[in-house]
Order: sequence, then C-alpha cells, then structure tokens
Amino acid sequence: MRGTASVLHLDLDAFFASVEQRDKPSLRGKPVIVGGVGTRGVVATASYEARAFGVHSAMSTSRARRLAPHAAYLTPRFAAYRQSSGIVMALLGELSPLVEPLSIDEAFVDLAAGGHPLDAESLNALVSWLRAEITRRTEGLHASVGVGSSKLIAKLASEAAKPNGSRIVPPGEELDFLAPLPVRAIPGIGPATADKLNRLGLHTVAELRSAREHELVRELGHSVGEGLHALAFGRDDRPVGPRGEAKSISVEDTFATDLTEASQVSAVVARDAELVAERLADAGLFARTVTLKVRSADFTTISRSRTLSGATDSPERIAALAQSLVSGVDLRTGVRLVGLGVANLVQAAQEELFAPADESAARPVSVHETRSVMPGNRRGSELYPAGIDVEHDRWGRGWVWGSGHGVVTVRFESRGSGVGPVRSLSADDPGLHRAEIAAMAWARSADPAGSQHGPGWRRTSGVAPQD
DNA sequence: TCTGGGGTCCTAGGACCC
DNA sequence: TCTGGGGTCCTAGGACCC
Repeated sequence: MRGTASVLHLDLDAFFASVEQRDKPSLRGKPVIVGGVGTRGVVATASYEARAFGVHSAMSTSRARRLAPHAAYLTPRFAAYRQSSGIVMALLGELSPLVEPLSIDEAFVDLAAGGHPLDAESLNALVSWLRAEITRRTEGLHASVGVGSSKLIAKLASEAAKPNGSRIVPPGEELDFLAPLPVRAIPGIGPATADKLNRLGLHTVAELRSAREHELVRELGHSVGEGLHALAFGRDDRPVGPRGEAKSISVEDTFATDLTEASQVSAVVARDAELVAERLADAGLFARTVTLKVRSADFTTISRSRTLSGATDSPERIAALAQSLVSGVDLRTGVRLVGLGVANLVQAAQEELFAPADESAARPVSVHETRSVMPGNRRGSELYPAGIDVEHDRWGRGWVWGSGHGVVTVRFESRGSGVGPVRSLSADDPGLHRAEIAAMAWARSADPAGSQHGPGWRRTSGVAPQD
C-alpha cells in the first residue's frame, strides 16, 4: 500500500454491448446481449438495459432468451472491440509509462510513474478529463475509474463507481472502504472460496479480518490463505507493470451436438493443431508441451499432456502428438468440447534428434469432415451471423439482424447514420458482402493532437510517454 | 440454469537427482 | 546396505479472471 492514491484502474462499461450500441443506432437504449448465439452459447456482455431483465455475463444464452426474449442477440465483433480498446490503451499510455492491461477492457495505470500531482483536486481533474477524453476518442463509450493506494483499492473503487462514474479512495480510508464489502468482491475469491469462507461464518471483509492467518491457510492453502489475509487488511504492494510474455496458446470448440466418432475428434484436433501452430509462428515461438482437453456430454473434463525434450512449431508434429493423446481417451460418452493447447513456450526451436515412434501420424482430414463438426453457432448462418457488418452495393452499410433459410435480414445503418431501415435479402444476393469494421477518426489520426489539450493537471516531472 | 473461450496461477503426487 | 531430505520437472485437476 502506498502513502498516496496513485494507482488508477479503468474499466469500460458493458464494453462489447456498448460498442454494438454505438455502431448500431437502432439498438441505443435497448437491451443488447453479446455472446454465443447458438444453443450452447453463453452471454459475454449484457447492456445495462438487458441487465434490468436479470441477464448477466456467463449466463447461458438460452436462459437469457427466456428472461429477455426481445433483446438483440449479437455475435461478438472482436475486431471492433480491439480497435476501441487500442484507442483507450494508447490514451492511458499518454498518462504514464507504467500501464498494465488486464484484458481488452481493463487496465491499471501507475500515476506516480507518470509524474502526476496526487492531491485530491488534481486527481479529480485528471479522472474527469480522462473519462471525457475516452468518450470523445471512442465516439461514445463510457469508462468507470477507481483510484487508490493499491491495485486492490483501485479495482474495487472502479467497481463501486460503475456505471460511468469514478471513485477516489483517499489514503487512510482504505480499511473503512473495504470493511463492508462481501468477501466475494475481492479479486481472486470466486464461488468455491466464498462458499468455504461463508461456511466459516466469514461473509464480509471486516469479518475476514477476525480470522487468523493460519486458519485461512489451513482452509484455503498457502497462497490463497496468506494473500487473502493480507488483502483483508488492505496490504497490497503488487506493482503496476506491463504483462509478461504469453505462457500458453490454446483453442477450443464446443459443438452444437456431441461428437460420437473418433474420426470427428481427430478432424477437429487436426484443424486445431493448424490454428495453434499458426499462432505460434505468428508470435515467433516454439512449444515443448501439447495439451489435449476433452469435455464429455456429462461435463466431466479431462486433460492429457505431453512434454517434448525439444520445442516445435510444426502443425504436423503438434497434430501427431495430440492424436496420440486422443487415443488414450474414452470417447464413448459423447464429446461436447475438444481443446488443444501448447505451453512451455520458448523463443527458439530445439527439435529433438529423434521423434518417438509411438505417435500415430496426423491423419489427413477432408474439408467435408471438418465442416460437419464446426461449432454450433456457425452452422446454418455461417456466412452471416447476427451482428456482423455487411455492405450492399445499392443500400450501403448495415448489419445482420438475422439469417436463415437462405434469407438475410439487414438493418442499413451505421455509427453516424441515425436509425436505418430493415430489408430482407437473399443470402446469395450478388450485391451483398461482408464488410470490414468501420474506421474511427481517432484510430486513423497520425498525430493525436488531442493529447496536448489536457487541463491543469499536466505532468510535473519528466517521465514522458513514448514520443 | 444446463453451463464459451482464452488465459493465469496453485496444488499435489510421482519421478528423478544429488 | 539402508534411509532421509530437498529441489526440480512433469502431469492432472481445479479455481479464478474477463
């Protein structure tokens, strides 16, 4: 814990859903749900209008449809989210050389390293400017911001500020701020740990403080027990710093209907090996460990892994290893999910001199075979999933409202257009195409002059962003 | 309520080595 | 010949995060 409130945490409100509402004028003010739209999908983000119906992240889409049948259900457009995320992260980089992105929509910023004055008045001005600047540069997104003397306090402060607000916890007030929060609010305490604590009669952070450290360690293990005891008293010295190198790369697919044939599993594994190998190659990395993950119809999940003495990025080698792992798994109950991952990543290949002979070679797989086991939310509406951007030679830009039975329904509107009309078109209408995400003024701008227009909080000491 | 996909970290047991 | 302990790596599973 620092003596000053110099850690800032920023969180974009209902991020995926907000991007959709920004880019689809007819959805503004309406319930919007972004996630897997298939029968086995889950909600990634619900707009605040959808949350009013009880819909929330991680809920199954089928349940969401019962709660909010008239909401818009959209497939994620990650390219659009990355575009806006990039604008926000770049702005944070102007505030401090120490920025730690936690995910696509969240980051910590070390304000001390940015040389900012940290008195209450200056912090308020900085946070107000930052939030307004985010809305301006992203053309309408909102962020919640928390500031405190540690990562824990900053994160919980931004949580308390949601939506579209800010909260600064002054130094000295940390313990009072934490005391009434439920233990579940502490990052790292999930459902399982919260249950254990509740059974011990510990429901709030204040109650957690009454537990002895060795009791928490006995119940929760060394790492969680000690960490939790410290956090309950606001003790948190974790530095803000950039993320390290990736430690694993993985791909997984849940199928619309369970697979029952080993050949189907093999086909998926072969395709996944190519995807993983491609991402390894893009990152210039090589892997020593290959892990296969199989989830059965009854949701029991197993993993099988194997570590090589050398490292590889060869799709054939990864596929062969994965196939050898498949052969050791009982597939008879039906396979709901197949995943393939690599770990023990290194910068240089160091292939083994002799590959073991007991691995079955990767079986060649026909395109037809792979298609038949494509994940559920891509069948039927494979070309035009709900929510994606399209362009029509005659009607202009729009987005897919729904599709099926050879018909695509499109609303022809875009970010700046106002609410546009809906038209149903044939899926093979020659004038209809998928479109790239729309450009954004700030992302295009080579010289972000806006960063020069800060208010009176300008940095007072020399740590400048990269320029 | 029938439960995604991409990650990280921790634990525990066994192998192996010194 | 028998026994012990510590460190490291691997594997499997689980909790957690967004």
